[in-house]
Amino acid sequence: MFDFSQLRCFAAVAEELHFGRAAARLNMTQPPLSRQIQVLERILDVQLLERTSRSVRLTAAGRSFLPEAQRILRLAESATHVTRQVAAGRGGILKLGFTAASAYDFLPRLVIALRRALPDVTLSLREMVSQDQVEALRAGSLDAALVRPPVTHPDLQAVQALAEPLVVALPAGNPLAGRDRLVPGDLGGEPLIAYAPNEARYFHDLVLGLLTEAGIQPRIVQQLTQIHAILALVRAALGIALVPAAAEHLRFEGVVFRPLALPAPWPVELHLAWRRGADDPLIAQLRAILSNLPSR
Amino acid sequence: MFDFSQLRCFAAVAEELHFGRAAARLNMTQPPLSRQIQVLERILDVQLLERTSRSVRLTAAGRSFLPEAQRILRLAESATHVTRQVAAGRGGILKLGFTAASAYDFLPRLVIALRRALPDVTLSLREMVSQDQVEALRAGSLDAALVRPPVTHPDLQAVQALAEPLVVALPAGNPLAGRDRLVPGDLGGEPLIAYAPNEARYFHDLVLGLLTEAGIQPRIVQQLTQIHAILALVRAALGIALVPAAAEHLRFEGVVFRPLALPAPWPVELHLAWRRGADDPLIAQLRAILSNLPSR
DNA sequence: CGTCATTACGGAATGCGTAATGATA
DNA sequence: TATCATTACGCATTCCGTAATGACG
Repeated sequence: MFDFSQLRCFAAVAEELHFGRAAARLNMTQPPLSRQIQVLERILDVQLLERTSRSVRLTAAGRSFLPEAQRILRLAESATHVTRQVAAGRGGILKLGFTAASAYDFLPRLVIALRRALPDVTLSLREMVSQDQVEALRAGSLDAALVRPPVTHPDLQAVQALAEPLVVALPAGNPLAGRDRLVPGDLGGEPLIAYAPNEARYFHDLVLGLLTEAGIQPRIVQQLTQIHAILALVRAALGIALVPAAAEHLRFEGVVFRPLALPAPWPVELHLAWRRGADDPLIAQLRAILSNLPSR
Repeated sequence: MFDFSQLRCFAAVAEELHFGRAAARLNMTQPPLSRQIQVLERILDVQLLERTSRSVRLTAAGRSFLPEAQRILRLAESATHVTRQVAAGRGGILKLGFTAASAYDFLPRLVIALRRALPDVTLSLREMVSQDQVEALRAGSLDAALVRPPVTHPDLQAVQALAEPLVVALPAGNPLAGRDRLVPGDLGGEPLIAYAPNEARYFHDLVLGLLTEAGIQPRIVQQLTQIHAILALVRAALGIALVPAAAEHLRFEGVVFRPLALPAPWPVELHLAWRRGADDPLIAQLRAILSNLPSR
């Protein structure tokens, strides 16, 4: 098999059609260049150049080999570059999972920051519920995941990516909508649109936990999974709901949001998870970007 | 820059994930293999493999480099093969020009023979009049050309590819159609559909030359370039025409063809032309195929 | 005789294999 | 202690540059 150096020699001679100039371009003297070409021709068992002492011309085979040689050389260059980029966490593909609710505010900010910091990284985004993301991480179909805590699987590792307040979503006509700030006690008599215990387990447990902690036995009139569906029912004045502050980005007409004073003021957490011990430098870059992300 | 041997080493180790097996596959011992991988990693300045004395794993960079390495190796193999094929005249692209009339019978036979003999040669066919083909040959936009003689340009070289008879095309109702065989003298009184002197110079000169030689002053009722147009007028009984025998392949209803006895019984010649001194082995192959082509 | 490709030759570097070492379960 | 990767070392080969040769106008 021939050698990159032989390809470079051949390409130079084929482009210059002159051994002297080609040798100069390659920072070498003519004799080794001559020999490299001869060796290449012997390896291929093909005459690539026709030379007299006055002129150098490509044979048909040489004309066909030149673009191949150039392509191989380009490919080798680019492979080097790409691999270095990947090693630095500045290239490659990042398969990132996210939960539906994180798409309202956090995910777009993260994506923008990622594109700015790592323009050569290809982002592959998939919305999945947290539990599926954990599975996908382990199976390798995700590299990183934005999930609800806790992430307990021993194969995985996670850090908090975001914490945000819970707010009360009220129909515009509700008397509580006139108040600036609410406390759990204010919600006692109100019918509650709540999260489904299976599909939205995290929010379900979080909301009910906080309310019972505050001594309130909520009257649940409906259980849903998706925030926009919950807000639609709030707008229809079927009840109130506790939703993450990011839901305000949905700008649902007829629904007003009021802060809720809680002992833990940022109870809604989103974590970034990845395979434990994965040396993927993209994960390191992602974590770095995450920690520099302005919280709002 | 790295080396093909290093790529092969890396690919083997990356595929086997075991230095011992990889070394065996490469017909070498582990130590040089280890060093080649190390050298590759130093050249790239990237860690491609994570190895303990018990296990070998790819890093993210290694995962990204593996397909590149494989691609480069494949490309090098195929470049070798393709170039050898081209050198043997068994590969590459043959840009072949032809005249319209040669497409009726001769060209298809040639193309079939070419495909059979040189399946890896890509044929690029272009219909052009002879004079344009000569120009295209010299400009390099054709490699070979099927043209009408004579080919006089000093840059070009040609051999006869085909000679065929002239036949008389007659409207089915013409009394001459009842005869088996005609001689030029039979055509004396007939109106003649002739070739245009500019666009179809070869046939124009050939036909008129033969008739005047036979002492006939033809009555030309129309001058056309394309054979199928000439035959259409013959069918309309506007006159008779002298056309190459290949025109019988057009199977024009209402037109009958009769042999014409001439002093030179194969007066219609087609020549194969190419650049003089072109060492293109495809031309040699083409000439060889041509000389083995059955005449009918 | 000048230009340009090729051959001849000597010294440096590279790369293999064998043998020894080191790390890990 | 067995396995497997790495380091140490000696030998053969490869490859460069300088010098000499050969072909062509």
